[in-house]
Amino acid sequence: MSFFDITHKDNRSSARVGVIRTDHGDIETPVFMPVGTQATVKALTPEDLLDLGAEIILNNTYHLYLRPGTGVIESFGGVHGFQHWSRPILTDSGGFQVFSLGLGKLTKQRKVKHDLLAESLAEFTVEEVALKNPKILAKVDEDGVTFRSHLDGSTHRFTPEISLEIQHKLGADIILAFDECVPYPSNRKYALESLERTHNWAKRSLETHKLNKNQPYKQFVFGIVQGSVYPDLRAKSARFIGGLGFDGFCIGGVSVGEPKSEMYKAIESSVPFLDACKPRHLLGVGDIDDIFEAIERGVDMFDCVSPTRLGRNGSLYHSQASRASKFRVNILGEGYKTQTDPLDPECSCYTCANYSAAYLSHLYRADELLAYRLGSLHNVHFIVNLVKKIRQSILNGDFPLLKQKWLS
RNA sequence: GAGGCCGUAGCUCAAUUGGUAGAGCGCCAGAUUGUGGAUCUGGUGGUUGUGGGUUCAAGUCCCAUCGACCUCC
Repeated sequence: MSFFDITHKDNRSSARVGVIRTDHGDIETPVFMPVGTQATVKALTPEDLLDLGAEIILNNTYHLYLRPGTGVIESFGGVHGFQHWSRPILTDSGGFQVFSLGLGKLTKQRKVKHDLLAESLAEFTVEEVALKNPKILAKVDEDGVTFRSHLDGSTHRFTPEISLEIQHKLGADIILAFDECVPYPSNRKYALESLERTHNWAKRSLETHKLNKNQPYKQFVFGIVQGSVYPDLRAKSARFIGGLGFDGFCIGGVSVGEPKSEMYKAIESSVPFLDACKPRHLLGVGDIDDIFEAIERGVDMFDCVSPTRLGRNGSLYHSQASRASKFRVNILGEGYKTQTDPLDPECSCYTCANYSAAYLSHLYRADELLAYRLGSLHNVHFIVNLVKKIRQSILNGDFPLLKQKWLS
C-alpha cells in the first residue's frame, strides 16, 4: 500500500483520479478540503463535515501556535483529538502568513496600487519597503521570518525548523514545508531572490522532518513550488522541489491577485516537472472555474476559504447562477425576501432540503447565527460535491464534457 | 388657556453673520481564493411639516397654520 495511487487517467487531459492513504483514512482525489484555520471549519461541526462528504480539512499552524498553543493541542494527542475530527488533516506551514502579514498586506489594501508595490520592490529592498509601511507585521530574512502576533502584538519567529517542529506536535497527516509566498506583482529580481530562499527552506524543512522520530502515526510532508508568474522560475522551482524527496507537492503563490491566465500558466509550468506518481495540491484555490482548469492540468487537491467565508457573507453557490456571477447568488438580494422555495432546487444539502430562501434571507438580514451555519453548510456541500462529480466524470471519460457544460 | 421649544433622507442628526441641503446608519448593488465572523467599493434616497411674505438669494428672517414635546395655571 503506497501513500498515493493513481487509479485512472483522463486520456484527453492531465486530469487523474487517485487515492491518498493516511492513518486517519483514505482520501479520494481530486478532492476539495474545507479550511478550518483555528481547528474548526467555521460554523460547522465535524459531523456536519462528514455528512456533506468532506474527506480532509486544513488547519493553520500560525493560528494554532499562537492560540491555544501547541502545548494544549499536544495534551490531546494532536489536532485530531483536540477538535474531534478523526479523518485526515493537513496543516499549512505558516508560510502564507509571511505573505498575508507582510508585503501581501499591501496588495490587499486597495489604497496601495499594484504598480506602486512593484515599483517599490524594484527600487527598494524588502526591509526598506517594510520600514515605510508600519502596518506590516512580518519581516523576512534568509533564515526565517520574524512576525508580530495579530492577537496581541507580541513578537515571534518561524524558521523551517520551528514550523516543522510545531507541525510535528500538531500531528496532522499531511504537513507542509515552510515557504515564502511572494505578493503579486513581484518583479523578477525579488521573485528569484525569494525562490532561492524558499528552496533553501524546503531542504531544511525536509531535513527537520527526517529527524522526527516520535510520530504516533505517519506524517507526510509536501514541498511547495513558488516562482510568481514567471514560467521559467516555476519550472526551475518544480524541478528543484520535485527532486528533494517530498511525499507530495503544493503549488503556492497563486490566487494572490494575478490574472487567472497567469495562474493557469504557473500550473502548466510546474506540473511537468513534478513526479507524476505523487499528489499535487493547489494552495488557496478556489473558484469553480479555477478548479476545473487546475484539474485538467493535473492538480489533485484544493483548499480554499471561499465556501465558508462567502457563506458567512451571504454569497451562496447556485446551480443556475452564471459563470459571470462566479456561480453564486447573493441571498441578501431583494428578490429572496419572499421566495418560499429553497435557494437552489437542484441542491441536496441540508439547508436546501429544509429551509426556504425567504427564511435564509431573513436570518442573514437579522444577523442570526444560524445564517452562518446554513450558508456554510450549503457552500461547502456544493464545492465538495462538485469536485466529487468531477472525479466521477474523469472515471466515466466525460470530464471534458462536464467542464464545457460548466465553463461555456 | 398661557409661555417656551422643536419639526431637514426610511432612522438619528449636521448645515458659519441668509449664498448650490450633508453625514452616519439603513436600503440597493459589487468585491471577497494556503480566513481577523472582517473589510472595502459604488449607488438610491429630500417641494427642509404646510401656506403665505421679506430679499438678487430663505433650512436660516417675518406671519399664519398643523403636529410633537416641556413648564405653569
